Amino acid sequence: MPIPIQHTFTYAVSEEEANFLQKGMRVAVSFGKSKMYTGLVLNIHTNAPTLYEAKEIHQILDEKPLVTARQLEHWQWISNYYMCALGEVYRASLPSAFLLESETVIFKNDAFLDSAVLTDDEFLVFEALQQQSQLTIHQVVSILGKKKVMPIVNGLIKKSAIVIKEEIYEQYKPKLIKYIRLHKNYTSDDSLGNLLAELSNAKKQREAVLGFFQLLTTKKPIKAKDLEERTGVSATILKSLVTKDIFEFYHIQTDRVQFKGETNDLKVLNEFQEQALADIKETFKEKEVTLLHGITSSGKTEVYTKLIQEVLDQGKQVLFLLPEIALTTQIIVRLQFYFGEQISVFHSKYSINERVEVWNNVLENKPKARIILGARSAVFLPFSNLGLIVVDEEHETSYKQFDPAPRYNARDAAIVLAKIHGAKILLGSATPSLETYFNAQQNKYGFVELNRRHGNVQLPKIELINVKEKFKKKEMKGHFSDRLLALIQEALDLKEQVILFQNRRGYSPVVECKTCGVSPECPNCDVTLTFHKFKNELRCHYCNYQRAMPNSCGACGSNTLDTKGFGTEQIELELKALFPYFKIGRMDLDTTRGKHGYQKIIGAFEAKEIDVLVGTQMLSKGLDFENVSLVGILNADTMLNFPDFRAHERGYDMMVQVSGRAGRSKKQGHVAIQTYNPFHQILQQVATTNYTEMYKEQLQDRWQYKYPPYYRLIKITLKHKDYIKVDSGVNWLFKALYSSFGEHVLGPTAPVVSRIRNQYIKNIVIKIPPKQSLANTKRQITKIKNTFDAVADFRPIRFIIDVDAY
DNA sequence: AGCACGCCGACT
DNA sequence: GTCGGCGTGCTC
Repeated sequence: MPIPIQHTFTYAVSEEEANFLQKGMRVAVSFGKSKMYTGLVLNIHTNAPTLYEAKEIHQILDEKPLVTARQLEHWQWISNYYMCALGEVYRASLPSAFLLESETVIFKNDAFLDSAVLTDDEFLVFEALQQQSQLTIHQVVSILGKKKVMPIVNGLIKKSAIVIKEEIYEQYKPKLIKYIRLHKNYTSDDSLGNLLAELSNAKKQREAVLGFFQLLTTKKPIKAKDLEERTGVSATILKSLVTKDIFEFYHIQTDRVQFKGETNDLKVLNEFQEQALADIKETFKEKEVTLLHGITSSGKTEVYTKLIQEVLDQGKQVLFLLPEIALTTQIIVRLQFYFGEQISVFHSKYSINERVEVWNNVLENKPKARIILGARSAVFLPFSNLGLIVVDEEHETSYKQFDPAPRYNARDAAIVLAKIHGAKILLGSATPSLETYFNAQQNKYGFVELNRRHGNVQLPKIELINVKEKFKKKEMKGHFSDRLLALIQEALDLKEQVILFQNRRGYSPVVECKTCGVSPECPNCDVTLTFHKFKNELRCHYCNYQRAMPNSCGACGSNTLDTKGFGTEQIELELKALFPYFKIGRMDLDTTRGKHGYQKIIGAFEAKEIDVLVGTQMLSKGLDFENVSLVGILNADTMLNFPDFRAHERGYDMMVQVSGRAGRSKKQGHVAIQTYNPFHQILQQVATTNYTEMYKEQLQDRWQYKYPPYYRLIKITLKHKDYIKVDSGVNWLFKALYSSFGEHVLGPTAPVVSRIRNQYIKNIVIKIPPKQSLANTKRQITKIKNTFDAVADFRPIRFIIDVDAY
């Protein structure tokens, strides 16, 4: 069942049904008192349960399995490894259109006449049914204006005024395209004359018919839309021709997403890429997994494409994973340039209908789904003969799902998936995650390097600017040092473009009262509200609470509220004042809302309609801009100073990735990094792009402080709206875990934001030493969790387990 | 998870 | 009195 329950459930089927059913088919089953769910067949057997009577299934929903045996094996692994229910994986995997749920629908009983026996509420519902043939429970709720509606509905049933039914709706609607053809009365040529004569005094209809014959000479199936466009005739005219039995409509099912355009031959690789390709193939002889460490702009994509082509030639499928936000960008276009319609894209901005189509195409191994380009959830697709998985930007944290279970890392899940399929997997990055690089160094993964930039463009020149000194010497204008401003001016004078980077973590324009120092806080969460100048309101980024910007301080009443801190918005305004003759653009979560918001800004920047683009880290993901010669990082320190063992690694990644945006064509680019501490080792390593040194140094820290890749981490989070409850729960839990794992249990700690949506949060982290069995540890944790849940007082506390919580 | 049932405090 | 809140138990 697609619900977070550990158990599976047994249903009864007839022999006939048993013969038809296969593992991986969906069945509609009643579950609990009234609900219907879409169950998935995991096993078919003849062991009738003894302790309860199995219910019969309601209906078989599929002709053939929708989920493959390999997928089930993969789900099982995810459920075990990430400690979640199989049902949660099931729910996350299937496009929601496949998961039908029932809704109770109420019908009136026509034989019922004696409305006098009804109570007032019952009568209201009954009366509504005179107007409308059926009502959902939801509608009844709004009719009666109260929450508890079932007693009334039950009363009506008892008085046999109504009947209820559980209805399931098929959510997926195939997209049909309307075509038009001549009615069979008019196929022969001689009747055409009659036809036109018949319509002699219907000018528009004549035009339509003539237009139809014109189109007929060029192509065979004629879309109704095309005919309307060609002749300028309206849909009504066509309809009246259909009613006259002159034309008829027919429909053909079609896919929503279709690639139109030319495909091109693969680019010829340069000698370094060629070498890398050969090396990868060599490592694949022995290893399942290979890491391709290629510096920014080294042309990893071209290497991928060659490899993909070879796998396609063997008739196998390819999965290409990308971080979510990189998917809306150029890489799709680039891959389609070569592979055209063999590519299907799969990610969260697609509608449920579009996802169903991709699913089906993959399942049926259709030619148009040979290559799947997708975000993390694409690892759940029903591949039948996967030959290769590419995980681009392997280090990206967005491969890890954090909130609803399954809390999986798509990169790791992909490695397991590849193993199940006997496929190879290539992890690519300019800044590999320490874990992956470590695995490569340990010879667990193959390792290939590509350290020459495309077209031999030099790596950008990286310059650290000491802001502390600049402040002292009064050489700062707002958030800009004189040096950075000079560089911007220089670039703009040469008609080159500039990217300025402001990390999200530093983004928190907080409002503060200058008199009493108090900042307005969110009533539901333990955070100060963020000021949004554009709408002049205060907003909470955790629960979406918002309110208008107050005029006076809520604490002391004085009207000395001031905005401090600096976000992209403020940077943008400062820039506009400093460079009034240039176009400044901004890209962050607020300006990229909507399906095409992102594309619009990128497009404008590519078209050089924007000279300076200010943005958050979303700017660093897989974007190539020819004309950018300068990249500025406004405050590097915010990237390094946050409490996470990966802060330094991530800071390095981010800065190197952003720097990679500079000078991607001919000229050497320039990167300016403003910082209070230019001697920070990470900044020095960024300045020299010395990944190995960063790796070695970080690895030492990881060993010393017992972090991955040496130690594994499992994080447990408790949530409840009563602080005392969470606190006593977490203390109990800590003791229990401590007695099992001793000093390797850390905590309990309150997270930075200790209350979200009125829920108090506490964390415990368990570190698992290299030699300790992961499976045993998890078993132990499960045991402790069960004991925890057995305590009545703790039961209402939400208990969240996150394996590899990083 | 989602739902029913049962118990309890807060209102017309 | 009833309405809605919340804890508890169960789902084949």
